[in-house]
Amino acid sequence: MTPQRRDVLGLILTATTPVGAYDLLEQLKTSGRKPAPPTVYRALDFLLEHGLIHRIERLSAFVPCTHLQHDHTHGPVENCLHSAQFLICRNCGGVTEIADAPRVLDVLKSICGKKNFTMQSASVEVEGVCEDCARATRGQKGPVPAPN
Amino acid sequence: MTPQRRDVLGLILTATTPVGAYDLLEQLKTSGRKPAPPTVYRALDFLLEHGLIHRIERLSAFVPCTHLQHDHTHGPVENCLHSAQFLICRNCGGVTEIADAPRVLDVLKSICGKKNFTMQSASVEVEGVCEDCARATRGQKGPVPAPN
DNA sequence: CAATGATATGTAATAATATTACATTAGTTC
DNA sequence: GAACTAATGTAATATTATTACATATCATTG
Repeated sequence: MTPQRRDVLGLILTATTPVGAYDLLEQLKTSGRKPAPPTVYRALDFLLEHGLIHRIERLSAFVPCTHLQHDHTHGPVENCLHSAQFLICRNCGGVTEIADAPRVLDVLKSICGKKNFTMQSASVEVEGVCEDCARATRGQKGPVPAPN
Repeated sequence: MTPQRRDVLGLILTATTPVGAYDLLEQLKTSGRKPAPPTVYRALDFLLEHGLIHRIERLSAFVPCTHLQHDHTHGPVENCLHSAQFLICRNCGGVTEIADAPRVLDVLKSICGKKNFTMQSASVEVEGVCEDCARATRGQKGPVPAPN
């Protein structure tokens, strides 16, 4: 863990919503150094490999892992490494990592087992409207938009 | 459904692996017209909205929906619309849409219910090695790579 | 038929995200 | 200190996606 990587992790930890690589790049520029894209992507790769952050595929952006466990460097998929589940709010942009992920993973593992598919990583991303935003919106602009 | 859209759908249906937007663009060029990116993205948007194709987020590429049902234009999430589950093989690039998706969706729905999260769409992407590739590789280059 | 409006497409430019290739630096080990 | 490794710097470029505005197509209707 180097200063660069710590800085990137810090920025991701501080943010309230997922952060894009080029957002990070901008923010790093204000701190003396003059980083280029590879600098950021290398740091992100490192943090991803060590399970400290996750990439939200639908947003091309990054969030901290909120389910840090024992040893993230050697665990299989079951230990949350390279596998995560998220609720993404379209309204506020907030992302929640799902806590009872084992239930989801169990189903996926069973499916993969039947098909003899070797699972190496998995991502589950649910998009919709979070409780707070639904409440805040209710009665104002009408009901929460129906699934389209 | 216009000729443009039919062409794009045809190309995606024909391919054996997910197709990128710019691949489609190249292929369309060979057919008289001179399409630009918006042409392709518009066709893709239409096909996505009507549930005829899916986007694989991890690959920024598109596959046909293999679970076409009754009416794709008005169904909620449960009817596979805007919601899909995939097994992605890192070796051959093949993508399989999971058939017993209801089990996965049920778990997700239950989680969202508990959190009062309104689900509008969901994607599940499992990356690993498919049965055929695992068999083909076995004994040659050693065992299938362990989860990293 | 002309005017309208809705849908689809054409076109040019640009934005946003990500990677390649190669040079340099800083520690460690022998 | 030479050789090796890991990390970083730097420039250029590749890939994916969107914006803004112009044009066409076609059904409807006044």
